[in-house]
Amino acid sequence: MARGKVQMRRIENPVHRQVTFCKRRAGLFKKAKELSVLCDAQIGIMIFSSHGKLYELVTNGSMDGLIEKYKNASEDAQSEGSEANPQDAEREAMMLKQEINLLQKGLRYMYGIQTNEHMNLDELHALERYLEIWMCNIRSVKMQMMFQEIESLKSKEGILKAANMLLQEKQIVEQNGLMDTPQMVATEQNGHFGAPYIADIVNPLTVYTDYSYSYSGFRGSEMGHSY
Amino acid sequence: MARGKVQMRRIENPVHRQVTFCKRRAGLFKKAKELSVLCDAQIGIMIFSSHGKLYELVTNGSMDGLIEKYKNASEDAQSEGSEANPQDAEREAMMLKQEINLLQKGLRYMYGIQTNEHMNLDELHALERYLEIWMCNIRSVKMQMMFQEIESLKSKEGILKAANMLLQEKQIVEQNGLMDTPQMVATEQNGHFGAPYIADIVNPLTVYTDYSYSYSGFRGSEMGHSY
DNA sequence: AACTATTAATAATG
DNA sequence: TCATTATTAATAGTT
Repeated sequence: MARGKVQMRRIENPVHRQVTFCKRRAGLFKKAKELSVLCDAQIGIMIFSSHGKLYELVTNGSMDGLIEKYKNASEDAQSEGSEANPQDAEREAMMLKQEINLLQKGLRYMYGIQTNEHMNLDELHALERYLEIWMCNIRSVKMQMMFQEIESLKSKEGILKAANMLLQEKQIVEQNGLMDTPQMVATEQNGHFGAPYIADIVNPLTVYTDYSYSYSGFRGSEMGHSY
Repeated sequence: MARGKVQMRRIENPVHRQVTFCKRRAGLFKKAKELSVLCDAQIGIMIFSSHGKLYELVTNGSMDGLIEKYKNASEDAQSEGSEANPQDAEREAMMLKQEINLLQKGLRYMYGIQTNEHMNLDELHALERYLEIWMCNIRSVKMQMMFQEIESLKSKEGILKAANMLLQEKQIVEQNGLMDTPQMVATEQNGHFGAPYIADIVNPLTVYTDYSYSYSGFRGSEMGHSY
């Protein structure tokens, strides 16, 4: 709605993004207030900016009150759905919700020990299993990425070697009578490919032996990497 | 914004009000999604209609998670002046925020494959390490809890045995001439420290089998629980 | 922060 | 409830 259509993706320019954030946030709050007045609804909005700053709006009451109301309402909705339609999709969704709740609780537990909530043995047990599976998936993805990286390096190496050969031939043919001049031999094929971060990961193939997680209870060697 | 200006007061005609509620609610949610995408913000909206029906929208995560985040944020805002070491605390907070962001990204990555965001090798690497550390902590906590459980059971066993002995003595002394009555021997100390829902959560494995990262070498049986 | 040319939302209508 | 359209409202780019 202004001087050209806008693409629905993250605005990369930070200044521009910040300005848009302010404008549209104001617009959203205005719309919410209007909706509340026109239709006699109670509305709460929480916005966390990308920097983690909180902006909130509540119509008719306090946010805490609204959250309380929300919790009751969503509880009701949950139980209502499960008793009426014991169908697969819903049960699946319930399970996923449970799983996510467990992870969230684990996150809170991990970072905010100050919370008074506690996890029991079963919850910890389940959480542990999630983490193991999660880790395995991550390792698998990492592995794939590294394979790609290696393939890319290999093909690059091949190209460089071929180029090198050509250059050497040229030198021999064209400059037969000269003293041995320094040859432009590309010997650095292995170094420094593509993204800088590869440097941090010293050597793709040894990354995992390199992993010295110095805790005793975890037997990393048993979580085999499969290549 | 259509066929005549609208007065900013409650719409009296119920049908009209309901229609406007639907339209504007949809509009509000759309705007919120746009804001979230364009400016990389996390947004939660709760709307209670005049009839008490709940409509909600969350971008990037769950409402529960957002509410948790909100509570923390508003707590922080309350006790803003009380920090003794603003520098250390801030750096600490930054680090924690980064870590949480990484985990959140990982969670989104895990559950919402449809998102176009991707994690690079370093992020995956870091996430993996978090998970390992996390798992270790969990295992340690589990261990403690189980020790406690065992201690508790042992002492319980002792008490019950003592009680049992007393009862037996009593029987022998007081009811010398009677037949052997059933003794109250407590033999069930070891059973059941498992909550019921563990059965439901067994399904996590199916969540991830969906993830067909066609690697073959994951030997799940080797990821033993370390106790 | 203000200003507009545009687009987007939507009130009324079918 | 769904589609269309005449208008108003929001806002992207600019100053």
